[in-house]
Formats: sequence, structure tokens, C-alpha cells
Amino acid sequence: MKLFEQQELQVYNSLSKSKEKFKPIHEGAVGMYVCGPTVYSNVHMGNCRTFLSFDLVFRYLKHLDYKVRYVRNITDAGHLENDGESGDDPILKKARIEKLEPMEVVQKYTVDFHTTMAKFNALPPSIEPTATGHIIEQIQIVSDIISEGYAYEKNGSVYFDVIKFNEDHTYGKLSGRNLEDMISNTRELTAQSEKRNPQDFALWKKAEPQHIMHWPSPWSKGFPGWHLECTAMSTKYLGNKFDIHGGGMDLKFPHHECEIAQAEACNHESPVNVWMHANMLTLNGKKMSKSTGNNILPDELFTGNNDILSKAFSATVAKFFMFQAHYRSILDFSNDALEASEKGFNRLMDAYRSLDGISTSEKSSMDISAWRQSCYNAMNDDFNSPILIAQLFEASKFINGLKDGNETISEKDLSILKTTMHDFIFEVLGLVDVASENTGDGNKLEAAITLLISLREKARANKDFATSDQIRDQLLEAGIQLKDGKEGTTFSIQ
RNA sequence: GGCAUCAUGGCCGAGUGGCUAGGCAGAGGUCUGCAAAACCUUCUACAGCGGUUCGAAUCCGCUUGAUGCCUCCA
Repeated sequence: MKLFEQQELQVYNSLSKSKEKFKPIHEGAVGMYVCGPTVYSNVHMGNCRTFLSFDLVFRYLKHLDYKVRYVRNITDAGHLENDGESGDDPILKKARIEKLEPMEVVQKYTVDFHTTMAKFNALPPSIEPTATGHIIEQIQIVSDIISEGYAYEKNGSVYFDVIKFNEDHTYGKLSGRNLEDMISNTRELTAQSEKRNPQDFALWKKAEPQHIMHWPSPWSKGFPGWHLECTAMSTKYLGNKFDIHGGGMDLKFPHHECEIAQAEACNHESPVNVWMHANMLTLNGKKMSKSTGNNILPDELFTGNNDILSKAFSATVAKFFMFQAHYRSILDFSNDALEASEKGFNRLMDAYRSLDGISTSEKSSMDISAWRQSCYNAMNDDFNSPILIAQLFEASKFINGLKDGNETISEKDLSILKTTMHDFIFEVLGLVDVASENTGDGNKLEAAITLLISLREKARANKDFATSDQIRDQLLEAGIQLKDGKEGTTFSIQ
């Protein structure tokens, strides 16, 4: 029996604004598309939060035994900073600044993105298509939309006719906007726009002479509109209708709204069952952003080389911090919050590691099966990782009680406890036990510390506290903490 | 200006009608040669004002404040 048959997953759908029972179109298989980064600069922590949120979704779906096809694109064709004629393409801009070929810019930051995601122990998606690799598919969609009568050409550019579309469809249903309001509230001053009305958006843009990334098309030598690539790549790899489409909250409008319009215009059906939006990571109470500079980069976090934090934090601690908040809540990035998370994370890892030394009894003093289900209940409730983590801390408390002999556990329950802790910490949350990783040649280090512990025991027996305290304090300075318990001394590496 | 979201204890952050988050920090205790760790106890809050209800942090209204989107953005 597959796990998903035993667990009822509820997912919040941005489209219906409510939690819905998750039921994939094809039983046992899930198609998920997530809008990836535009690769014209290093991804910052805010970008990472979104991708880690969906990594959690991916991991949990897989854990539930779903076969998941996870498609996350790379936007490697730049898009104009404003929809007018004077817009700038960030990739071209960056290429000028760094004196690189545009595709060199793209390559450089794609590699950075992959490296960063690997540091966060995020799983690679099943397919990672690029916009420039799907120009033909995008041109085809533009043709289809024109044939359907929802787009028009002007001077070699093609625009989506939102008003026409809205006559027999609903534009704005995802973001809760209505077209009449939008039109009446427009303070549009761009008089010489080619668009019939300001709500229209570009499907194809004719390239200006200085625009060096361009492709031939029936309308002009040009480049595709921003919203088109996601429609092309999601439907190509997942079909005209698929289960989950995710992305950052800031993409809800206009990007995802336009994706819906494009897909409905040419495929006559709504493309996505469940729309998921991950909320923003803020810094100083404001959204992290590439353009405003209000951001912190992953490497600045890992090295401690930044003005925001008092010290360096590991990728896994940063991830743990983010998962202590729900993916749909705004989360503010701060030193205090990270420090608190780091301490909590270390405590959780200590408890997990001490599972190996637990001895069993006849009966358990905690209902392990009920606890295990409560972990699933947390994740089943729209991937509520903070509740899951709270449950892991409940288990930690129990494990510590076992260690101190205040609690008991049966052999069978211990096995369930170990498996469940392992699955949720490492498989679902995708955390990494940094301390044990640091001791790759851990046996040697462990032998050395064990020796020091026994020397300290001898000193203590002889009441030579100067020596015993020196061993304890100097090890602590080196980041190794000795812990005296009833069963003897153990240690943990910070 | 329009649309939307949010406001929880010292800090971070769950929770959506009656029962409980959790982490960090603080206080007291057990343990210890002294500590640390661990354990136990404790501090018990829901922006303000009204309304609905037997009962509201949770529903409704208003006020205040903050944020996001409306232009590239995770």
C-alpha cells in the first residue's frame, strides 16, 4: 500500500483561496511546475526560500510514494524591465557591464544557482528546461493564440488582447482582480504604446537593433514575451492540464494570471489544478529584491561576510529557520531569529544522535504511533513544517527522557521512532547533520575525544579539578562540548 | 489610487469558535566537585474599538499600523 493512500494531503490553492484535498489527475503521479530564476545575477536568500519551499513539497510528495515529475525552468532570455519600448533587458544589461556574451552571463548564474541549491541540499528537479531552448514551442503558442483570435500583431510585435479574452473568459481570477477595475484605475500615460490597451501583454517583441538576443519568427526577428515560456514548457512536459504550479507570491500577478490566459486561449482549458504561492522572505521588514539591493546572498550567509549577521550560519540552519515558518507566511530574516533556530537545531540533532544509545523496555511511556501520525498530520495540512518541527521537538524531549531513564520505550516503538525521525528530518525536510558531516574522519576525532574524556574522568576521580576543567573548557573553546550524564560523558560538536 | 494579505507573550513563530503549539531568551528546582548538558516547574499573549455568540485570538464591521502586487522580480 502506498503511503499516499493512508494519508490525506490538503493543499492550499491560491485559485480557490482555500485548502483542498489533493488528488492528482493521474493516480499516483504528480506533475508540478515551478517558476525558476532569471539568471542575470546571483540568487539571494529570498529566491532560495521559494525554491526550498517547493523542494519541501517535492520531497514530501515523493515521501508519500507519489511519482513526481517536477519541472522548474531557467529564464535565460531577458525580459524588458518595463513593457514600453524603452525597456531594458537585465541579461543584456549585465552582459554589457561584465563585458560578456549574454549566454556567458546566463551560464555563470545558472551554475551559481545550481551550486547554491546543492549547498541547501535541495533535490534537482526532474526537468530543468530553458526559455531559449523552447523558442519554437513559444512561437507555436503565439500562432495558436492569434488563430483563436485573442492576439494581434502590431509592427512585428504580438500582443495578447486581454479585453477580447475577458469577453468569454475571466481574466484576473487568480489574483482577485477584475478587468473593469483595472481599466478604470489605470493612470496610463504611455501614449505611443503599440498596445490596444494597457492591460494587454507582449507575446512576441520585435527586437530593437541593440537587442542582441533574438530569433526569427513569422512576425519579426525578435524574442518571446516573459509569460510565454512557462506556458510553453509546462504544457510541453506536463500536458495541457497538470496538478501543481508554484512560484513566488510576487509572480501571482501579472505573470501567473497571464499564463492562465495564454493556456486557456489556446488549449480551451484551465492549465493548472492547484496554484501554490510561496511567500516573501523580508529583510528589515522589506521584501528582498535584486534591484533594490535589499538582500543577502547565500555565500554571505555561509561565510559570515555581511553587515546583517553577527556570525556565519550553515545552509542547513538557514533552511531550518525558514521551515520554522509556514511557506505561505512572510518571514523576516534576522540575526536573533537565526541564532534561536541554530540552537534549536543543534538540540534536535543531539537528541537524534542519542537515539543510538537507547535501551529498550517492555512498554513505551509515550504513544509513538500517535506521535508519528501527528508528524504526518502536520505535513498533510498544507505542508505545515513549523508544526512538524514542533512534533520533532516533542520527540526530542522524550528521547532525552529515555536517556535519563525517566521514560521507557519498547523495541518496536524505538524502531518506529528512529525511522520516523530519520525520514522527516533528512528525507522530508532535507536537513543535514552538519556536525557529523564535519567529522568525515569522525572515528579518529571520536577516539581522541574519548581519550580526553577518560583522562578527565581520572583527574576528577583524583579531585584534580584544575586538569579536568581545563580539558572541558578547552574542548568547549574548540567547539566540542562535553555532557556529563548519568550513563557517563558524551560530547557534541558545534 | 486600486487589489490583496497580515497584526499573537521579551524575541521568532504555529493555531482559526470552547482543550495544547513549538523554538530562543528569562526565573526557580533536580543533577553536578563547580559548571554545562539534560530533566521538571514557571512566565501564558493574541493591535484598538464595537458587534454576533452561552462562549472569540479565531466570525463580522470599523479604526490604526505594516507589507505585497498593480513596472523586471522567488
